[in-house]
Amino acid sequence: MTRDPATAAASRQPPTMRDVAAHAGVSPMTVSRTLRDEPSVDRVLRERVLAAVEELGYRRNDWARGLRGGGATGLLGLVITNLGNPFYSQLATGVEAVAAEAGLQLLVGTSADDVARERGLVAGLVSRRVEGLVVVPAGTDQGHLAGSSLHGVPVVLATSPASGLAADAVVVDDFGGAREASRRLFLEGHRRIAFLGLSHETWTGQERRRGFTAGLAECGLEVDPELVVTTPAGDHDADTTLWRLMSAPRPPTAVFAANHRGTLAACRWVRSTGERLRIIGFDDIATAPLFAMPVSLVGYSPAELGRRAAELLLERVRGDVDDEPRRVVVATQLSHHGHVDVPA
Amino acid sequence: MTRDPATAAASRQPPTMRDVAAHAGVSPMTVSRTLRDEPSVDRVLRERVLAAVEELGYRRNDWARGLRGGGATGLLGLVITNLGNPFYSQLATGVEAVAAEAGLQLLVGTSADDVARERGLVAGLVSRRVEGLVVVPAGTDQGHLAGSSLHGVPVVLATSPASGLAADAVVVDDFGGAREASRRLFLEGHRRIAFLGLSHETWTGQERRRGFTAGLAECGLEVDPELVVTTPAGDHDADTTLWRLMSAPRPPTAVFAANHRGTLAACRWVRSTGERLRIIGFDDIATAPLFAMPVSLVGYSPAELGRRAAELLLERVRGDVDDEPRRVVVATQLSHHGHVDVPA
DNA sequence: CTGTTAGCGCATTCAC
DNA sequence: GTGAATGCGCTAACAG
Repeated sequence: MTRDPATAAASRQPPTMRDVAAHAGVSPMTVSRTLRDEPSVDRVLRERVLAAVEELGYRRNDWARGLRGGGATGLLGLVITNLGNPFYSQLATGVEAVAAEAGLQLLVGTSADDVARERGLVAGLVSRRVEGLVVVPAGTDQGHLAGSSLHGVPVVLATSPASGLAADAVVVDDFGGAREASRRLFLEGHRRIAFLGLSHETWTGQERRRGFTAGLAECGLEVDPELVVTTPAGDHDADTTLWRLMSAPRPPTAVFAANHRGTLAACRWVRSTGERLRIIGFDDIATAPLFAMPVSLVGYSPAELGRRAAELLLERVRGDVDDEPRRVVVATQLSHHGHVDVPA
Repeated sequence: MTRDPATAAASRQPPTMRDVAAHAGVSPMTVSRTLRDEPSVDRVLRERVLAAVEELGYRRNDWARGLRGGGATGLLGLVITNLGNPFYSQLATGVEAVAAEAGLQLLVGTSADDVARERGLVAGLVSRRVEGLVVVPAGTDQGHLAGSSLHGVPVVLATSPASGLAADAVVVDDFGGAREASRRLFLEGHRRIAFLGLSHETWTGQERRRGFTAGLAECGLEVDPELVVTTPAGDHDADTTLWRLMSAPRPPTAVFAANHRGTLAACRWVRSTGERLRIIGFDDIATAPLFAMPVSLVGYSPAELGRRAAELLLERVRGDVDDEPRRVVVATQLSHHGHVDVPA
């Protein structure tokens, strides 16, 4: 390996096909064909080209390639609210797995639940010519994803259906899961059952509340409005909310938490007071079997959510499906941890 | 084939600057300047251009832009072993945050701990002209990241230092954290202390074992080789290993688990047998305060790991740092959950 | 089987 | 202040 300054300075710029061609004593086209495994290249030249590629450490520039070849970038965009949240990161895993299998790379951005940031991310991804987009929407309306701004880039929504926009969506059976949970609590004998929701009402949150109410209605129980509370964003605030709920004149004997944050707050309350409170929560918690208190959980597979979304997206990218928006619903299952009362 | 505006509007192909220019009655250069906020553009033309952009829903093609403009792709690559693992996804969050702040997009790929896949991913990312690379390495040797194959694309390793390669690295204080844990167990009075490691010995695993041994050596205690065991990949296998360990003639009274998987296996053993066993584990577990048994954990911030890695990388990308490889060590802190014996 | 020409969408350079 | 050439790295389409 020569290491003289001139060579080092020159190699700061990656080599081009022309460099390889010159090195191998052929035309750039022969290099191009060789690298694309066209069978029509002579064995001898082919070897010379590959040797030159090896020696220069050449890597074909995929962007220049796509520019000429019709714009295929091999890119899929994923816009997610928060990668640090295990549910979303597992969803990302599912998307990535399907993308990788199709030979596509994932371009990821996080919106931090901010619609403005989401809009900016989507614009950036479109500028980078992604071939499709999986979006876990931040707000309740996705109108900004419609219109010509996407220029035909297909979009699939995850965790929430399209609102103000005709697009495919993959959602959890939020209604059904919550309904099953509240029915279960009734069958166990509970009559004062609280609902622990989120202050920032998402589509998901609304569905879970609807399911909760419907489940009890089927059992002939009307929900006491005082038992329907929402918890602000912070963990500490959730604890305060729970404390207030349980200090009421007629506290609930059971609580259904609409998401994993609420479930943990309820568990902390039980932990710190030692009181009895039956808890069912939406979202799986991997370590629940180790908890000091019994808990039941409405679980689902976030990775499957991601996989299904990516699959729908790939069908759109390939164009082998008609325009009608589709919806996929991922099932939930109720699991029990610790000793749980058996319904009579 | 030339594109006249009418055809462009009807076609699925996104509009180009030429289309916008024609629509606004100016030259493509004026569009280019306007979109780059050059002040030298007349207000009137500027407005006309922006109107045309709006009307056509035009998005500048970032790849063509980079191709002409010196190759700046605005891309950072992240190769991670498994996005579904909360530690790595939080690490990804840290990288993404720093990248986003610098106006860069993240291209993510998962290696599934497979060196061959890692090599392929890196090659693909280099072909896509990422400006830098954060890699959570799969194997113990990263020789394949060296050589001219990267062509000057800077790399920063996370969770493990560079081996067979001169690159920056950000690591956890694995040695120090494990050392503190084993000393703590000794001070609490334990003399038969087990080490629960991983079968697939990573650099991280070795450091934690070294720290464990060193901590006890400082206390004058030699480690009984029978108490040093490794757990295979699966959760079920880990449980088997633990059961065997605890069924030995002289079982340990305390165990140090080298990672979160081992910690949970130990907790499950306590849960299912009801026996006493003092547990300290490496890696934080968010729900540990809710566990039925006391646990101490050696924690650190994966997000900070990611942030620091991205920061080092950006300095390299900007070239404002010399060649010498740097190493950043992220501190650990020991936390206690549930009732834990106080050292005499 | 191989090389030449032209152009993907944009920005640098230099005229006007 | 604006526009016309020219080329970034690569590859269809067409020669040879």
